Amino acid sequence: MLSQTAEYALRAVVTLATGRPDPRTAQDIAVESRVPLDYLSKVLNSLARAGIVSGQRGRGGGFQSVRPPAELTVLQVVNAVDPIQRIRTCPLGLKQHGEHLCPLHRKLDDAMLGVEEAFGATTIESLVGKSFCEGSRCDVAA
Amino acid sequence: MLSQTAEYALRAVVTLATGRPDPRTAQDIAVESRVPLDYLSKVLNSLARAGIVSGQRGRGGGFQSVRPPAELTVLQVVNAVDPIQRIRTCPLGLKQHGEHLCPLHRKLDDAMLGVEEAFGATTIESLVGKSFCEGSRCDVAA
DNA sequence: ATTTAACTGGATAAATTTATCCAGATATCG
DNA sequence: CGATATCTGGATAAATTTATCCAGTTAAAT
Repeated sequence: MLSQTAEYALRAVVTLATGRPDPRTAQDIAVESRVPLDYLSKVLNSLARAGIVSGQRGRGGGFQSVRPPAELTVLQVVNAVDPIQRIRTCPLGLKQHGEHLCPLHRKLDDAMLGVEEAFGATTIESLVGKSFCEGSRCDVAA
Repeated sequence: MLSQTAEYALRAVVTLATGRPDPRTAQDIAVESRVPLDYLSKVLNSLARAGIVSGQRGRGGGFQSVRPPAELTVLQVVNAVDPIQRIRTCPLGLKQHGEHLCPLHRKLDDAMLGVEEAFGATTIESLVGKSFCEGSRCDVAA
């Protein structure tokens, strides 16, 4: 339902919001969020281009969140790498007229809207506690 | 967000629920729902294996909905071809413990749950009026 | 029986997404 | 300045999804 890329982007952003605010290296983020490093690089790049994170090169460099986690939503992150696709026009080849969709696509778009709203209402800050199950019950018996 | 395959399956089922209950040929459904015929064949096949439609071969054959549209939901159709993926275990490689997800995945799964519920509550019957925008405002100026 | 209509399903190709490799640019440290 | 760490980004490969082709089977009509 959500692309792998979006999942990775969210993990990266949550990782950045967790712990120290120093620039974190892509390598570091990759390990903590269990994302293949080279792929993560691309994702971080997209996030940087979208103005969500900033990357600093050279020794001591890394990535930082541009805005505080309380001001960043899941929706913004997802949309930066793999936008939620609302259904705005009839997906059939038909010439359509504005916002009026048939019942099927109206329903499907309503579902998308629901997701969009849920994501828009969720800040990254609200996701930082025990970010990736470490220590929580999700990680017992490791 | 929803795969093309699921979209096609829904169009097919809605088409079947619309108009005459005679078996409708795949060709016929393909035209009406604007889905490439050969791909639609596969999709109808999946739906048949899932017990949602039944296909009859030979002259005069075609596809029929097995159950009445009032007893078939969007969720059932979607799950037949491309199941909604709930997040049941931590997507990171971590050994996890049962139903406890970290905040991020808890939120993401909540969104999936919302979609699942919305789809589960929507019958195909409720989607049949002016199924594909024909005649409705969605199709003006064609 | 023959013809014709229609589903079934295997093989394959095109497109997209995901993943990997690695050279180049840039910044810091000594 | 030289060495090292790190992001940037192009090229390419692997995997998955979507699409196409077409031969085979089944059933009805004549």
